[in-house]
Amino acid sequence: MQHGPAAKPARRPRADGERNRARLVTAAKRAMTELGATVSLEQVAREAGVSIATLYRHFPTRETLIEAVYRQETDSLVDAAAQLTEEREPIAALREWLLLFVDFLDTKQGLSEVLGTLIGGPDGLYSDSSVRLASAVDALVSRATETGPLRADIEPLDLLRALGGVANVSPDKNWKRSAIRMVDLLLKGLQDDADIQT
Amino acid sequence: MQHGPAAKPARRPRADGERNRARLVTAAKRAMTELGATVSLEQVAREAGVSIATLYRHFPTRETLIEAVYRQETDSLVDAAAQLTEEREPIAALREWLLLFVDFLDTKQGLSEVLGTLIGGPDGLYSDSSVRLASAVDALVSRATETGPLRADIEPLDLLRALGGVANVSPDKNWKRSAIRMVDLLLKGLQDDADIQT
DNA sequence: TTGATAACCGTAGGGATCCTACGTATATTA
DNA sequence: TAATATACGTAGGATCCCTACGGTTATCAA
Repeated sequence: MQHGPAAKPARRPRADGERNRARLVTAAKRAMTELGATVSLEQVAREAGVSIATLYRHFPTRETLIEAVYRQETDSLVDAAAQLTEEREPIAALREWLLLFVDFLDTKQGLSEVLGTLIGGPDGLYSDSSVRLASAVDALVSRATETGPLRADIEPLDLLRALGGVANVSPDKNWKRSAIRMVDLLLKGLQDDADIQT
Repeated sequence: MQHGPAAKPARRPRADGERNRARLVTAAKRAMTELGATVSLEQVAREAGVSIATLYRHFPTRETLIEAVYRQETDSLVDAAAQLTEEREPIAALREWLLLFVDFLDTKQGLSEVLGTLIGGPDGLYSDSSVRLASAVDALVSRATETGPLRADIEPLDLLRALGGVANVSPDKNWKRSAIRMVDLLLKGLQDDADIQT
């Protein structure tokens, strides 16, 4: 409720703080892709050479840490969606973007917890990456359903969730083929070339 | 490696043991559907009015407990698969069974950990329910692809995984509509009415 | 019926993790 | 260089996982 002299001039953030933050993200990325997103936060702090309290100060919850770890990649996905929208036809754009999403899942080895954070449903909107990812796929799908012959009664996020389910298997398995086939299967299912019997 | 006088006569299991086992399963079922499959095992034991050691004696791992909890329902699913195979046409049988599977997920509120145990991939075959569920859906799909016009290049379990992904959202959401639409979308994608461009 | 014994049970505890409180140290600004 | 906002680490309570160990009870044989 402060209504004083506007906002403070805002001191420059301390260098050690930002350095430790970066170290934490790096360590968490390595640990999560190796051991899964349920890795002990204390272990992440240890590998970053930082105390556990510092980790909690920078990332109050596990979700905020996960989001920071995958922030760059989700940014790439969002950017790619915009670019594909400009350069490709609606359906092709959607298809290629879904394949990019599969690639993204591939580097994560299909970590279900990551998915839960990123596309875990409408309640998961607390996450910033979540909303941006959702609006990106929303735009792609709605464009495809407007101009192209696609059904419109599918929740766009469900496409991502379905792919996430396929990816949610044990590591070092070649699930990627399955995921790619699933992309085409979903797209083919979306083609509204005839009316669907309920 | 015992090659002695064959097998022991096998004393009848103690009544208190079986009673406690049943109590544990009941408590676990309630706790898991309410709080998720990651619920504390100590809490399950408390709610069952039993010590934690007793829980571990009956169920050495969390997976064995989960399997016991959902044993009955997976049995029902397997039985239904056999029955639908007899009474329905291939594709209709597959579709109805998938809808039953959606119902099954619905009662679990889409617990991702449960799915991980039941359809968590080829490495998850240590679970008994897993193999039986997998062979059931395998049979349904292969029958549909043999007699009906369905593509055969989809791993049957991936259908379940896709549905599981859709179900993997936060509780008390009406995701069931999405899941049902996903069933039809998958089936429509499977219809091999034309060749697919790679 | 009664004793023997296999099977079951709970208490106790080490190790690990989550998360917070609190006093100290350091980088930035004046 | 002095002042202070900011960040840091140690310490610790609470919880959970899982195992070891000795007491207790239900089953079976005599």
